[in-house]
Amino acid sequence: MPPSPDSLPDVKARKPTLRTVADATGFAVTTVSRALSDDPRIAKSTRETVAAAARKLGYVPDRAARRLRTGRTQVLTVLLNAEHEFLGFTAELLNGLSDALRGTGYSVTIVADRIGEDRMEVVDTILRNRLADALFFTRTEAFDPRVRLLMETGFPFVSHGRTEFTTPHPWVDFDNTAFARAAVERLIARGRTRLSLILPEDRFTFTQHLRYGFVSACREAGIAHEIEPRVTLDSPAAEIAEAVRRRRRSADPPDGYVCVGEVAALSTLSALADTGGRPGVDADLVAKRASPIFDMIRPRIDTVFEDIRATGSTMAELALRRLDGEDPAALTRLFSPSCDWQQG
Amino acid sequence: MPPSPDSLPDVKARKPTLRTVADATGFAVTTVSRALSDDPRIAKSTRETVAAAARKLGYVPDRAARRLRTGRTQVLTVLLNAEHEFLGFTAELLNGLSDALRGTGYSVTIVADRIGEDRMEVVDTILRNRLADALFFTRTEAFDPRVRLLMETGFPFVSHGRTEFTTPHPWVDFDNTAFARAAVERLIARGRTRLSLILPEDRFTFTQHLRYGFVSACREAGIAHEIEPRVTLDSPAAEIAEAVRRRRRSADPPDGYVCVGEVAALSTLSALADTGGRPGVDADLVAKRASPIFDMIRPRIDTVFEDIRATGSTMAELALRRLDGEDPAALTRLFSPSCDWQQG
DNA sequence: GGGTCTGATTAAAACGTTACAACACCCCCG
DNA sequence: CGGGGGTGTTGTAACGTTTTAATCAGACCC
Repeated sequence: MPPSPDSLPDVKARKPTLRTVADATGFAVTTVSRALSDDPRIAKSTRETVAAAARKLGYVPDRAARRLRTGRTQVLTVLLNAEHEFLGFTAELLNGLSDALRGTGYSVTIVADRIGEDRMEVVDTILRNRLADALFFTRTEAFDPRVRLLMETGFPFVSHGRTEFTTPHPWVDFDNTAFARAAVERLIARGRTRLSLILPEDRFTFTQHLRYGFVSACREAGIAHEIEPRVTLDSPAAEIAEAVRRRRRSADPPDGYVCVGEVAALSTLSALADTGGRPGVDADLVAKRASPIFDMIRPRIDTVFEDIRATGSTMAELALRRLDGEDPAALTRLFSPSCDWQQG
Repeated sequence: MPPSPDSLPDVKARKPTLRTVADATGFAVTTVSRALSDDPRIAKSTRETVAAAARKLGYVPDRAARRLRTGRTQVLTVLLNAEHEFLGFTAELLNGLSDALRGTGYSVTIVADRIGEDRMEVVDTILRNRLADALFFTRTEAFDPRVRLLMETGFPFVSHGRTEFTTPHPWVDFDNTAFARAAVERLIARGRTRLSLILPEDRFTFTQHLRYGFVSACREAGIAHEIEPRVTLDSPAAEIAEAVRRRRRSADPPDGYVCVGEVAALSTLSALADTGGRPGVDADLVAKRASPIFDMIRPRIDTVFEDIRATGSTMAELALRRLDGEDPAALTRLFSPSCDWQQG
């Protein structure tokens, strides 16, 4: 039977509270509370009785009440970038996070992290108003002001990407130096002699890692290389394509491209096509990917996989351990690239 | 000065509460509470004094306390699909939602909605434990059990996609019938004579809309058409590609493909390439897209844009109006396709 | 001068939980 | 027999709101 259109949720059977369980078992509310949190001060037998009754009654603690009392929110918040170098980044990261958090009682909230605006403001409100127990964010900077503030206030967080602060903090990262080196080696192995790279903005830590891997691998091999000066990884796809086209039409164009992400790779491929270049013939690409999209691109190109879903799960796991009081210095995880070279 | 590694957040200056504002203004807590909610029972002058003091002190109401007292959570929850036909679906939708919700005091939480498992269970826990004030979800079915349950209990929600229930409810949808018709017309205009379509699973409402638009447009034009029987839109990309390849190698293969999403379109393109077909020459595609990815695919193909970010904002807006008590029957919005045909 | 009415404010209770301090009770020791 | 130390349990008070019912000062009326 459909409800009247504007009715609010019914208050069917009243939700069971500690009180309900206490009345059912004959113990006091305090005892029930302690029993359910497995407090050793409560007799083993009592704990079992209470647990059984709670299960039978379908008791589940009220988040608001607990939060009001303890100050802990049971909420973990992700600062969400509008754009990313990977197409499915957000979906993968969030799925990874919620996989790892399922059944823990923590919930994930998202808050938009517009790059144009002050990145600190949103962190600030979360801290001031105690809106979460921990924070996750990506695109970490070498001396990220968010990290600085969070460390100063002792607020738990896990960053995607390292920093250069001396105080340790939890992070999860991908070995972008290893990726860049592997990409360079692969392109050299395919006979390429002039390599090109489009970097993210300088302030991000992973920019430095990428640059180091790319430049040092090229130098060691004594091979010509260049970093595209006109655009960054976050430039609009059309601008990236335009920059690559321009360079293709000038003297000594590159014949090997290291692409840090799907958007850059597709833009480069389109620029190649627009200037009459054939991938695999006139130039080669190695792209970092996070989705299966390159399985569908012809001709197939060499890729290196960054597992964003695993990144998400790991970030969640580290956050939980941080909230459990573990030493932050131990809560780090570096993912290695897994290469996927095409034959021939 | 860095804190000891395992310290929890400092309790610096205590957060201002109603009490703080009351003491500062000389009014009682109740008065302050009422004044801040602009209760007409409070004198205008008092309201102004209190508002000024609250602003100066940086008072912001405690979510947990308010939630405990009122039962309203100030939380809107999105049921998140792991996969989607669009690459950037999740990111776009969430950004749209949080755009529209910024400054409203509502926060967005996400919860994974694994297709393999019981879709109802997660809704059930949200209802039972009052974990949110409203729900958003996608991939709506014709007689979606979630919609049924939510309508029965009067719980606010906005679905992405319509249903066939007679009781009205808030929804946002894309006109997939119009999309399919437009795609068919476009392919016919390019001289194609045998059209093919890959549909989502039957249970989704939009499957019926797509089928109707496709079939009726083809019939009206008296043109040969088929619906790929072996795979659905949600089949793994590799299977979709394999199905298209198989069909390409059999008798009378299609020369026009209507692709309901980026994954299907790229899979079809790859299958075309693998079987020696050239898009634009041996066959044409019209793809529904939500990201700029097709700007980078060569040769360029015809696309129809579904604005997922606007979908997200609209869903949020409708939810707020629903929570405001507006008539659900009025809270619907159908987005029209915007076609983007290539020249020639 | 007593009664009713209106407008503005307030005290007290409640939401469901956890922390603190206290309380019984029993056993054992001097 | 008085006291010390467990062990297990409990009443009370808070956390910061909103709601219900009450209070209070005037004003107005007869």
